[in-house]
Amino acid sequence: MNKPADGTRRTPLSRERVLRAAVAFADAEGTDALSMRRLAQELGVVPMALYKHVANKDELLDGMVDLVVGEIGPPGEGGWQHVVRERILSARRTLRGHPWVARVVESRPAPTPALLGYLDSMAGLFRAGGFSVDLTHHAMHAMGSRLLGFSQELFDDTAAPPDPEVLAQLARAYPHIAELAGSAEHDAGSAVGGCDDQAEFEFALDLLLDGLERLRAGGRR
Amino acid sequence: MNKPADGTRRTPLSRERVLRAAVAFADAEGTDALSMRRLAQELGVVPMALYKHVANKDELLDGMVDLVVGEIGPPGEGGWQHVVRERILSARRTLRGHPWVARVVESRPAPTPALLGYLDSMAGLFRAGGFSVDLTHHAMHAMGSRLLGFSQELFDDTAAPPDPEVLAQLARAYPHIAELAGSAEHDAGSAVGGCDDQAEFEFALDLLLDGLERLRAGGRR
DNA sequence: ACCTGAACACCGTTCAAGT
DNA sequence: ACCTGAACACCGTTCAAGT
Repeated sequence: MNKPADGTRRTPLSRERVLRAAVAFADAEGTDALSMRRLAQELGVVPMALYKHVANKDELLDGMVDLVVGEIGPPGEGGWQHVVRERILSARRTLRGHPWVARVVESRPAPTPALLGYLDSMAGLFRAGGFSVDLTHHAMHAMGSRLLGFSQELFDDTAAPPDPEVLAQLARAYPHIAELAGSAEHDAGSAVGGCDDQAEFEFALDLLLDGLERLRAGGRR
Repeated sequence: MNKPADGTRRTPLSRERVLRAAVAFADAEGTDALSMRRLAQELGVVPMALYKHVANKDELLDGMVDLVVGEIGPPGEGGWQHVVRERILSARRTLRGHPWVARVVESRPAPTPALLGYLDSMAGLFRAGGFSVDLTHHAMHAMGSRLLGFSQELFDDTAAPPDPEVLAQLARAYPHIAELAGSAEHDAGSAVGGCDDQAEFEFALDLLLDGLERLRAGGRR
């Protein structure tokens, strides 16, 4: 299995190659479909061969997160609010093609090195911008997973809406939500029911950053 | 298996009983440990018996969420900001004993009826408080999963800190995070490294609600 | 008609046997 | 010493056989 029919050796496995293949697989098929066995198959390798490069599946997931988070670029220059805002939007762009990262990060008990590095850098941006240690602490918690550009929605509303009859029934049962779904903002996004995720993300982001700037300027400890 | 040794019939299975047992099991052992087979065993029943009350595991999870979310009390009375704030804190208290709800809700593609009802009610509170349809829409997205009282942290920092040597090494690698971990706010919570989750949640909540009130008062469409 | 044991197609991971 | 096939202890769910 290690030697293809033509006799040439396959490119040997490495931790890097395993992680890259896992990321590509998760991008294409989602993390639910990702199993050690499927991944091994994808790499043309016996399942047990993976265990020489990752201790177990949890370490595989950590490695995948670390790989992707490590690709987020460094911060730019300017006032703290501009720099923080742009860095977060940059992280969001980096993670855009890897929608599984949010769920995996939030399901892991401890942060990976790349994630710690990113968070440390973000905390440094607040401090450099004149935030006290305590306010920086509050700011980091208040931003939470939004620091990585996660939307923090309660559910994935990108799914196709059900047929009109069911929709009408839902509108009757949940009038206020129906009212929101019918608003102009929604139609701008895509089909009925779809929202402009990016606009909503930036709205919430600015709400938080503006609030934090007010506290900073007010000299809150 | 349906008849115990003493010949008395077991209390018959019902959807309600299945869901309550599943919630209790998840509370005690977590959703990772929850399987159809383990749950059946817990109920003294053959695995297939569950499938008469729930179509599959996804429907079981939806039912569990619905059961718990349905226990959130109705809103109180007063100004919009007070009512919204108290309702969210009430939801947070209700979900406090069911830490698995956050992950399950966010992993399901569609909201359950009880969740839709709760969200509809929350949207109604904004509208009644003088929010335009569009601002209500933005507000709902900006709050996101915080509407249910979820902390939205990037990882679970309640885990025990590692030994002092590793900690010192981490502090050197991530100086800004070390600075935050050493702040007085942290020590107030619990042991070193632990935070006062509730205080941080309320800080972020008020940051958002104050920002929204400013927009509402400013007459933003 | 109802119930359920066995079976199917999977998992992550261990371990001993083979080279 | 290295590699790996078989095995172990699980999954969710189907299905046919038994009552």
